[in-house]
Amino acid sequence: MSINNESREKLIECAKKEFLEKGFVKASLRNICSQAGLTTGAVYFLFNDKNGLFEAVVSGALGEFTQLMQTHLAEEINADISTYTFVPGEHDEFARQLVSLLYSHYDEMMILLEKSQGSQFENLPDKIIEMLDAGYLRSAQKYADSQPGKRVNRYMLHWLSHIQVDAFIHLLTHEKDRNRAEEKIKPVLDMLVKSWLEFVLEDDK
Amino acid sequence: MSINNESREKLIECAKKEFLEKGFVKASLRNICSQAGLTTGAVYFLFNDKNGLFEAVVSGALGEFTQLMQTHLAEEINADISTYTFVPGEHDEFARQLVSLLYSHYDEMMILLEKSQGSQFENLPDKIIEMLDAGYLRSAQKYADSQPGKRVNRYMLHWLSHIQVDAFIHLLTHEKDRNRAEEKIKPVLDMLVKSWLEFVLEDDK
Amino acid sequence: MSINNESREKLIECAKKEFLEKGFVKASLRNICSQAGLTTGAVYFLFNDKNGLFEAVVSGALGEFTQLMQTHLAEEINADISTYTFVPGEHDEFARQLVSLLYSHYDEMMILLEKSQGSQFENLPDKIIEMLDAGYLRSAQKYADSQPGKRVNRYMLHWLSHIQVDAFIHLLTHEKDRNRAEEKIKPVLDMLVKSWLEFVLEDDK
Amino acid sequence: MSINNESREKLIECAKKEFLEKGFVKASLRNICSQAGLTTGAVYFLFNDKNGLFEAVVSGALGEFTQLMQTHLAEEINADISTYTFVPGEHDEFARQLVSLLYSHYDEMMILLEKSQGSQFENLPDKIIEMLDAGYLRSAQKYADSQPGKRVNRYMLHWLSHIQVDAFIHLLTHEKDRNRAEEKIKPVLDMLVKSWLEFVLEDDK
DNA sequence: TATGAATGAGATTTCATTCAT
DNA sequence: CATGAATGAAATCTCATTCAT
Repeated sequence: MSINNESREKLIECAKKEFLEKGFVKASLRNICSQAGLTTGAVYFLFNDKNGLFEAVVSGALGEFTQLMQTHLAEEINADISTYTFVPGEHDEFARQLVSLLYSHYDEMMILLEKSQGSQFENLPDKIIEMLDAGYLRSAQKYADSQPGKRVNRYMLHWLSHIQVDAFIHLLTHEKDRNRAEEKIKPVLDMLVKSWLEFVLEDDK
Repeated sequence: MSINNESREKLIECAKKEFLEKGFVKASLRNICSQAGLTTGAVYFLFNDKNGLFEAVVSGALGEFTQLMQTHLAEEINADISTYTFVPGEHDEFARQLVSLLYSHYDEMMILLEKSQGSQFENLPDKIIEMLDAGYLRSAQKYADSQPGKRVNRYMLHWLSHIQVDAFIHLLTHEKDRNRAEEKIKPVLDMLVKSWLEFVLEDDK
Repeated sequence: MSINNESREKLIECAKKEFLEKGFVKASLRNICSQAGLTTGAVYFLFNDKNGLFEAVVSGALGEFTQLMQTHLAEEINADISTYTFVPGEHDEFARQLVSLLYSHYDEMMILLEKSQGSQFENLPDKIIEMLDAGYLRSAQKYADSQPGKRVNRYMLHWLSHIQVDAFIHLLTHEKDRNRAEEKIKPVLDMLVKSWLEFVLEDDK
Repeated sequence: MSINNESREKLIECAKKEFLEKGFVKASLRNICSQAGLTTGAVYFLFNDKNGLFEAVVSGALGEFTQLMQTHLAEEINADISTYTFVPGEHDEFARQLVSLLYSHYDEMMILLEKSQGSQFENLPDKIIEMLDAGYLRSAQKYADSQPGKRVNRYMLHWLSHIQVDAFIHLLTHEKDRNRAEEKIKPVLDMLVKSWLEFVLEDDK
């Protein structure tokens, strides 16, 4: 579309470094622009404002991520949980895809998940958690229906969604190598699945 | 000591509100002082600087918290894990104390755990996690020694410490009522203990 | 280069007045900027900071001055002092050039020499003295070699360099008119030369 | 008079250090007072204000100094300059006394002569120079009367007074040891006397 | 397409000084 | 005799943003 993407991309690249290092609020447009060999005005022409620049930095990764999450949730809902039994390694496929995505956009995901405070995306992890929570609620209710005397523990459900998201953020911040990351996340996922099955329901009062 | 603490306390009170609302970095001394009916100079007389004011706001809660954590860790280390079996509700006592502390200093703990970015306490959660990780490592090694063919999975250990801390932060941010909080944290703790016993070790390679 | 230097020059002009009147430390950026009809931000855009503004004010004069000093020192070193005899008016040429320079940048030189305390140039007179001291040391040693039983009195050498620099600062602060200055400095220079020849050496102990 | 001189003296002592280190303007009353174990209010009670404290620090040395200068000037005026011939070491007595005074109040004199910018004494060196200039003017005129075709060169007279004062300031700042100072000042004084006799007069136009 | 100049509002901090007690 | 508390004015500097060109 636009013929001269050079400045745009240079700016995005430099902004990525700055956001990663300082976070959204403390990042300085001046720094970013002078690093890119441009002036602050360019940001306003190309991206409207600081938030626009931030969005441009993360939008690619964010788009892919959102899509993957939606696919995963759709599958989850269609699964027949009534006959569910725990099989270790069951979630490997989704995990593999997610890890792949996270690590192929390492910087962007770090920014999005850890450095976005003050930007329009500062609540992204919370939003993901809400998505998961909502999605898993259906599964959990089906599960409860199959277990007499049990009902969904809404707080546990939310907490489990929370730590599921957290598991990937933790992975990203503690393991830079993608292959080792894939190994490390496995038992974590097993733990999450097992905990889910065991603790997402509580006794009917 | 000083009889007239009015200004000091007024300042702390207003600072608490401002920090809670905006976080350390974005909190404005001007706002705080004008809310308190004082000038910014007063802060520098009474608290030295912005960090000093922040410290004054959280120090009470922080002190009690630190003490409780240390007591807990000491007990944990002395426990005999070789014969350990899971008993639901086992950790109720510690949890009760911790919840009590968190909720009797609700605002301060929120500031400390969620709004301290940029202050001298910005890494407090990470430090707590490190403390737990180090403390639990001993228990985990004893546990591994009692289980032939097993060894400690360091990453899982860290992750379990991480979600333990997270569990309380999550509780604080999602449940304002102390009694309900006490109920909600119970199954979470059970989950943590059970997961610990089941996933902290991995097969010897 | 930049066509519109209006603000830059206005700022430099106003800064010159303020520095001259109050010295570097007590000069107020606010005053300077409001006099110039600009905001303080403009200083930071154009000059980076207060020191940058100060530098911009004095750099022209300083550059010329430095060059003249270096030329003078080079000549001094190459002079054959062994056969040196005092001829009144000998140094007139250098003095004429120096006075010319000082008075064609009167304000800047005053700022540089008398009002720079606290800035990056606060020790300029001392540095000039050191330069002279080092340069004259060679001449003095040659001189001593030609006078049996004599050696350089290091303290006198330094003191003579000191009052040489002082002579010009004194001139600048006590005589605003350039022509009169040229007349007045002459006997001072004669005095300096004569004193140098007579007192820079002391008896070998 | 005042019974409790303790605070007064402690304050003076600490102020001396601070003024010496930072100069009058940059010295901080807070620092001084906290060093003295007192509060800023005490300064205002005991010394009225910052200038008063400064005065208290230097008044002793200043008084002695003033007296010595006046005695010296009186003697100078009464001397019969018409038959004056240069005798090296002539001024040793005055120099000895002056050096003695300067070095027995080393810190105070340094403050007074080098660190008083911004205080009520910031022009002390200039005032001393004026005193000398005025005093020496009479001698110089008598001298001129005895030399047909000569008259006083007012600029040289002032400059010679200037470097005389400077000689002692330079000594103080470049030689901390009193005995070495006494040795070093001797040839400087000889130089000053000789230059005075040779350059204070100019040809009648 | 982007620059260069400038704004304006804000930030934290420092200081001499005051004054009731 | 001195304190402790507080003021008020000033300081330098930083920043996202704007806009004519």
